[in-house]
Formats: sequence, structure tokens, C-alpha cells
Amino acid sequence: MKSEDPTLSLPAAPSNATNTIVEALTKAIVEHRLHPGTKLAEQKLADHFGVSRTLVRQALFQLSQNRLIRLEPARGAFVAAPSALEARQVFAVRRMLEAEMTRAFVREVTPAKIKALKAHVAQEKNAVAGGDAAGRTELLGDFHVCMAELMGNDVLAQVLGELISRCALITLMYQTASAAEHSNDEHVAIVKALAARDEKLAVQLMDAHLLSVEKNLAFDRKVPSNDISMALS
Amino acid sequence: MKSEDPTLSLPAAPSNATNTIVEALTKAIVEHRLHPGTKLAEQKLADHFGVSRTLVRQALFQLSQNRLIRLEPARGAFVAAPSALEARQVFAVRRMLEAEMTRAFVREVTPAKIKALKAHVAQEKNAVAGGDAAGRTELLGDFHVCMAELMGNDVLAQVLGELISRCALITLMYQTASAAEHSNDEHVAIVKALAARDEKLAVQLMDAHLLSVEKNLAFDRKVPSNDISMALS
DNA sequence: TTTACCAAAAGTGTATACAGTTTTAGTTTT
DNA sequence: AAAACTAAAACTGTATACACTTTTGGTAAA
Repeated sequence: MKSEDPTLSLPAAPSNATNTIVEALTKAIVEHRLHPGTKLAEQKLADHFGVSRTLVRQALFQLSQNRLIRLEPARGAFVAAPSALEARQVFAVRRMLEAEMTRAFVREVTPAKIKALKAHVAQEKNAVAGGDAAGRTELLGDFHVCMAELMGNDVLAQVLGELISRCALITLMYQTASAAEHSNDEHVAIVKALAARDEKLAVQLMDAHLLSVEKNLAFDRKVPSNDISMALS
Repeated sequence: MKSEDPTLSLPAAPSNATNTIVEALTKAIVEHRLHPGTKLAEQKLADHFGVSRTLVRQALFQLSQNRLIRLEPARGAFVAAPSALEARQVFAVRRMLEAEMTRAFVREVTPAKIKALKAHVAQEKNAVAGGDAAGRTELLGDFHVCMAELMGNDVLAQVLGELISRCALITLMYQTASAAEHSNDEHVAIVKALAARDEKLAVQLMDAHLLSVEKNLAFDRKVPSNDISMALS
């Protein structure tokens, strides 16, 4: 489902080692093995990955652009703790963008596209049934990126992907298992409206869905911070 | 007009020297002193700015994330040459996002906000009257970011800003002076509709405006590539 | 004349070294 | 005992060094 057009590919993968580090840290943060606020010291990471600080610094800079970590001048890198305000703003933008996306999707819907979405929703169901919070969150987010990709607009898919990954931390921190199940049900309903070419209903369901996801986040939870090597091993 | 909330501030300005380089290169690219395709050799830039390659590399990486340059593994950095396809996709996303933004703006419009927009449009008029293509393009783009900021959603302003800066190169390459004047007129009309709280009209004008900007880009022009030190001196 | 090849030059990718800052821990002072 | 100070340790920011890859320019072969 990932686009492979080289002219539009993301951050131009600077190298392989750096990307390995980025992915490992992303996974650790997103899976809650590294809690918000945890300090990521460059030398410790370099030792852990068996590379020099140079590559670690590249990786940290990339992660800071993804909003997964915060870079404080002369103080170092810390796992980000997105605020409730930021979450609300991200969701407001998503509602704007996805309302129009849904409208456009209905206008050029095809049986093949519906089939692809249905396949995706089925995958979600499995992930939600299993207990894996990280995989579940990723798939639920991918549904929206999937729609964008099916419309053939790589820029849209990328912008939406960034917005979703930006609130992935938030969603992961605050979304309960039952809320995830609810999301999956709503995806099913949206696909049904898309298949029926019911523009008004599809847009309304999408908007309600995003509002519901946002409303179900429990912003009052708190999380401790912990050790790097523990989390990555 | 710029938001100063530290929790939402952009790429966490890694340092000052790096940012100086990023800004100097951005200006040079956007002002067409560095043409698409031009190679940006690290050592030459380092010499020019009187720093080590380390800082230049950081700057180049940042520019690659802004899509102003392309990073080719083991080959180096080149000024980007955005394709017509990418331009169309960026504008499609902008139309989606800005249609909804306009709708939301009308719903919470105030005299103060209208006043701010009018002030901005007046600034544009001056820039368009003068001959400076770079300043003109920046101000015309800022009108849209300005609307986003007036709505108090920093994330929206940032996403929109990225989209606009992403097609700044395209716009600059292909937009004529007369088209710029046309844009300014359309901004005036949009502000008028916003002030009248005419949602339908405002949205329609915004959509037409973006379509018009896109349609007036002359994608068939070609540009040569040239020397770094010339362009930066 | 064109193509193929090869060595030197230039350039990128990564590691290391060093300077300046922040954090830590111990000691003194109130 | 708490607060204030200080020196060492740890860490970040930047420069430099070196290995490896690409580009270049020239020579030889077709």
C-alpha cells in the first residue's frame, strides 16, 4: 500500500544505519518502552547501536522533526509529551482535511478501492482482537492514509501520515482498547457509506468518527520516565 | 503574527549557525540565485560560511525535509526541481484544507481578524507594485498562513505553511507578475466575503482562487543551473 | 572519431577529538 | 539540617581526520 515513486519519497533516507536507529527508537517510544520525558543521551545510544554519536545525532534530529522527541539546546533529547492542546489542534486539522478527502473519495469511488478498504478494515479487526496496542493504533491510523493513497495523491497521503504519526503518541498514551474497537466499527460504517456513494453520510460519519476518537482520549493519565538500555534491549 | 508558544515551536532550532545557513540557502533558492539542479557541495558551502562541513550537513538535511533540495546518497545535495504532478497534488491538498478553513473562519470571524487580513492585503499590494518576485510570492502565500494563525490553531498554520513553502519553488519558477496581481485582487474579494460572513461565497472564492493560481503556472518554462559562490555572494 | 579503461581528484559518510556547557556530588557555610 | 558554593564528571556542539565512492580527465584500443 506504500507509494514507491522516488520523486516523492520521504526524508530521502540519508543512510541505512541512521534509519535503523530512527526506527528502533520510534518503535520503543510508540510501544511505550520509552516514556515521555525520558532523556536520550547520545553516547549511550551510540554504544547501544554500536555506532558513533554522529549517526545518533542525525537520527535524533529526524525524530525531532517527527515530533517524537524534543531537542533542548545544550541539554539533549527527551521523549516528547504532547499536550492536550496540541492533540485538539491536530484533530481539528484532520477533520478539515479528511472531510474534503471523503467528499472527493466518494466522487471517484470504484469497486477496487472499496475492496482495498474492506481488506484493510478486516486487518484492523484482527489487530484489535489481539491485544497489541502499538500495532492496533498503527493500523487504525493507516486506514485514513490508505484512503489518501487510493485517491492517488501522494502529497495528501504524506501530509495526513505526518498528522497521524504526530498524534500517534497521544493516541497511544490515551486510547483504551474499547475505544479502538469502537474506531474499527466506525471504519466499517464509513466504508459502507463510501460504497453506497452517499457523500453526505460518508462525510458526516468521518467527522463524527474523528470527533469520537478525540473525545475518547483520556488526557488525565500520567506516565513515569525510565532507563534507555532497559527499553531498547 | 507569529505564534510564540514554545511547546509548539518548529524544528526546535538546533543552533544558530545552522539556521543562518538554512536561511541563506533558502533565500538564494527562493530568489532564483540558485537554479534547480545546481549541486551544493558541502566543502564549498563550508568555506563560504566559514564553518565546518558538520554544520553544512545539518543545514542540508533540514533543507531536504523542506523539499527545497534533494539529497542523493553518496552523490550530494541538489537544488530541487518540483514536478508539475507534485504541484498539482500540493494544490489539491491546499484546496481541501483551505475550503474547510475558510468555512471555519467565517463562523468565528471578528472585526479584529478582518482588520488584520486587510492590513496584510494592503502589504501585498505594495509588494506586487514593487517588482520583487520573492517578496511578492512570500507575502501572497502568507495571506493563507495568516488566516490560519488568526484562527488560533498553530498546527493548522504550520501544516499550511509547509504546504505553501513546498510549492513556493514551483510558484516562483512559474508565476508571472500579472498573475500575482490577480492573486492580490482575489484576496481582497475573499476578505470582503469573510467580512460579510457569507460562508458559501467565501469558500467558493477561495477554491476558485487556488484553482486560478494553479492554472496560471506556466509549467513549460525551463531554467539553467549555475555556480554556488556567485549566487551566495 | 568514438568507445573503453584507468588513475588522480573531488566528494560524501562516519568516527574521533576537543572546547564549552550542564549536571552531579561533595563540602562548606549559615 | 538546609542552603550555597565548588570541583569533577558527563554531555552537547563543532571541527577535523580518514575511509570509501563518485566524478573527472586523459590515454589507449576499436
